[in-house]
Amino acid sequence: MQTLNPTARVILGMIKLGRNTGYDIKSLVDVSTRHFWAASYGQLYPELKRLEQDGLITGRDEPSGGRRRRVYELTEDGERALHDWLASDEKPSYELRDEGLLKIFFGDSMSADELVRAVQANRRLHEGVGAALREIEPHARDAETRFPYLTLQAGLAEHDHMAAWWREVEERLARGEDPHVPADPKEQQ
Amino acid sequence: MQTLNPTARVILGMIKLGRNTGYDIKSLVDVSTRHFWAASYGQLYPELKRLEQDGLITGRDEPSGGRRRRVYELTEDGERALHDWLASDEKPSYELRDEGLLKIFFGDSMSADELVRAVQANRRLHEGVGAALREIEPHARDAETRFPYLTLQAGLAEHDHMAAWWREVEERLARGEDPHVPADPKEQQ
DNA sequence: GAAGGCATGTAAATCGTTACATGATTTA
DNA sequence: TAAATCATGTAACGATTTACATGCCTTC
Repeated sequence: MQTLNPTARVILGMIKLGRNTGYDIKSLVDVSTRHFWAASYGQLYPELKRLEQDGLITGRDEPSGGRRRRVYELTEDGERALHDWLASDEKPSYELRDEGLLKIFFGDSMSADELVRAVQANRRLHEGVGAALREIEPHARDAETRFPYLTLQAGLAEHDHMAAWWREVEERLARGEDPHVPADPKEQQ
Repeated sequence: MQTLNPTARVILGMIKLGRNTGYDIKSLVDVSTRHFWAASYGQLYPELKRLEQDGLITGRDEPSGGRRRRVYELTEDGERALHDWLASDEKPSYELRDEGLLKIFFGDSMSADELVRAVQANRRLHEGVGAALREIEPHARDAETRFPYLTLQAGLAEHDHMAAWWREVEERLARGEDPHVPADPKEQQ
């Protein structure tokens, strides 16, 4: 059994959660995993076809009204593939591409003013993600599933923390202090 | 002026910092920006050629011993392009792909045991990044530039915080409690 | 009747990793 | 003399985004 490609992983999981059309999967991704796992139609639809060809899902046309619609469900092989992935002990992949941080890395080439703005942009970015998560929070809390809510809290913890961290750098900079933040207060004894 | 592609952004900045060969740039990336901005030879060398063709950098062959070596520097246009990017007010891009979090998202389909292991994997991932950063920490602290050190501290703050967060989830799970972590103690009043 | 949501898809371009290929110099 | 490090590159593949194209249904 081939290892599932990245898009296949979300798809199988989302179908298991009852999201059974490409559109439906995309809609849920956009309000739930987007901040740590995005997906576009350009990936989703071709991958749904491939998964069907490989026998991990089956689809049937089920128009609702005159609107065409293809509804998928997991096959036994699909269930197994999903479970094997979830239970696998392979070190899970983790990739971050943070342009704001890269700018700060090159901060020695910036003026004081430019720097402050770059720091502000980082603070705002994390505040923005936090605010977006807080908006979907009540909705996620009331779902029948429990773990999507946990990942939302993980996102909240991360982005709130980083927003606060950058806010502190911003303040030190504003006071003309060295931006080198000492270790996190919680970490110090 | 075309906007710089992602790889061009690191390259120009790194050349500005005095890293003047493809190999040299890659070496620094691997011990400094890798945890938030990676780059491979497969991107670097072709992009160096493109940047030279576009007149943002100039290269000259400067063998050291019998070893061939192409040394680059920024042109005026390159300086300007770098600076324009650094000073631009465009919202910086931020992308995360976290497989471990995705597994947790589907945690309702896992057994208690599988779940604990997935949570542990997340904790370990962040601990691992933290440990790697701590190893390069003394080296980064003593550099003549100040801001690379700040990005290292940002990474430390983030990964230490997330390691602690997952550790707490792990403990709650071990005690058979609901994994839903309440708001961060610092955030509560 | 217009706007917004439901629904599916493709093409092109871009971006990125991995594996391969090569060879010199330095250090243990 | 073997291993590590310096050094440059390409080809194939895989992953992802963006823009385009289409059309029905529901609600205002």
